[in-house]
Amino acid sequence: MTGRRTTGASADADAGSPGSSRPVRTRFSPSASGELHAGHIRTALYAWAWARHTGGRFVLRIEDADRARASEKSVASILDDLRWLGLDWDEGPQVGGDCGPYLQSERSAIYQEWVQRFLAAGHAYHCYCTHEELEAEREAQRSKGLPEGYSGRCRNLDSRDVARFRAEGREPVVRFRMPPGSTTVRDTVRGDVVFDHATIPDFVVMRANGSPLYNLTTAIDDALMQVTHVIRGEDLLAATPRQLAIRRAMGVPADDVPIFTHCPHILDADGEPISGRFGTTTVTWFRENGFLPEAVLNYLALLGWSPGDNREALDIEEFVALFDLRRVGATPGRFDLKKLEAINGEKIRSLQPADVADRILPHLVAAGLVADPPTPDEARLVTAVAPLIRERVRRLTDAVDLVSFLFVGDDAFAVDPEAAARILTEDSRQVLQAAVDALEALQTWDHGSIEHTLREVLVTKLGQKPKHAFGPVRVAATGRRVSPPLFESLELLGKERTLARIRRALAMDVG
RNA sequence: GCCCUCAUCGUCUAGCGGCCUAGGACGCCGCCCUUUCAAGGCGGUAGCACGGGUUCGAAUCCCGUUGGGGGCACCA
Repeated sequence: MTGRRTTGASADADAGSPGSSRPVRTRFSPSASGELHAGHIRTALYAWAWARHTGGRFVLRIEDADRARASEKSVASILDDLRWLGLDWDEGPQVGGDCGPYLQSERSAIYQEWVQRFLAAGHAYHCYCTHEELEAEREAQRSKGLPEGYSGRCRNLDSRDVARFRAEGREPVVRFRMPPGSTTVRDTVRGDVVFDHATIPDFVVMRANGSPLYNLTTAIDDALMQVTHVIRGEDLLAATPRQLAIRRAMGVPADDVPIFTHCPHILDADGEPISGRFGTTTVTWFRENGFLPEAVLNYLALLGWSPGDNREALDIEEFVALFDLRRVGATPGRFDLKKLEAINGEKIRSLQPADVADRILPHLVAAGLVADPPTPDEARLVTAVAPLIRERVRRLTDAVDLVSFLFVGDDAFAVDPEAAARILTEDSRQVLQAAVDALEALQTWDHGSIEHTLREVLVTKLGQKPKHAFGPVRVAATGRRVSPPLFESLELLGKERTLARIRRALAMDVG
């Protein structure tokens, strides 16, 4: 096997072969604030796929240690979203596991205990600086063109200083004492990245009120949960040396370090990093706008990774088989809705018709076309129309406009004015009248008979080109210039409704 | 400002020193098929950011420039 990178961060090395025989454990650890968006989905997918590819385990951990930001609702939606995507976890909320609990909000005692140990061992210390003092410090550094960061002035306080601060009523935070030296992060995307600790100030790991901060919780949890591969956004690359420093302070052997994969961010169409804030690219948005989870996954899999050959249409099993962390690219990718839609259309076309019906149904319900639950008649129509539209939709929601003519009541049915102006002209009256007469006499109402009759009468006898023969009928019966195949549509509409609609069109004041 | 990092068609990518006159996909354009729209088939458009090296040979290696992204919190 040819390694893409030679810099040492070999994903496979820890996937089973030399050195470590530890089983692969990946994790997805979203914060319980806000919704999952494309960036989350992709890192979750990669982490999940790597675990599946290697026969390892995929751990879900919820980062909700910050009570002020986290919400139960958010936790529920994360679990929901992952389920919808089909990314199942082997350990985590609702499924348990040996390394739980998997909600950070339930792990306070663990964090407290480690902080006490760090304090006792000198890996951490109390800092009494106020926000104002720290801000002033940063301001001074800024004005001198120095790198900003905590100076470390509470590193070596004596008991007199402490007594004085306490007397002033100050409550200390806990800072981690960044040791001298440097850290090399082994990253499958960047290779080995070296960070000089001189550029990393001592950082706060616990607030005065005892609430633990991100770097602390993540480092402790990744160590305790025996995570072997950390796959996350590149914004966390710079935080990695801190987390590794904490890991070492915990006494984890220096050679027991996870392999990192810091995925570049996903950019929106304007080239700006996406966030859940604008709503598009969130799981909810994908779901509500007619995207299949398998399409979202396939598209996102390709955004920043490729199998190396020219294959793109992958089902999830193929992706798992092909996926390799070392082939995750380093360049930020733009989110391309057109490409997603193309893949989505492809996935829809590969579905069984019955499956298409099941998947479009919720969208028809949401559009108010179909009752919830659908009547037997509606269910029959949805099933019957599904194969007709399967090749015509890029999103499931496209089905709404395509099939609405079958479900709207007679009172609500209306011919699109633009279509009427273009197609239902004075010239088309003859066509429509002939169609009504012929269809009325038709005994057998199926698309074959309908087609045969209309061809006979409109094309052969009237001498119309097919386009001009069927166009007016289509507009009259469906109300639109674009519809599913005409004869099948008329069959589903039924003789009575078809005739009524054409007569209604004839009565329209056109011209 | 300081630290880290990235750079192939409009977009996602293949490319690992000669298979590159740079391949594929989406998009876009044209043609075919055709009852509309799709789907399908065929064809086309378009790219190695720039400047220096190294080398017989560079999209591939090195340096610099430019441009982008990330980080420098009692957020994650």
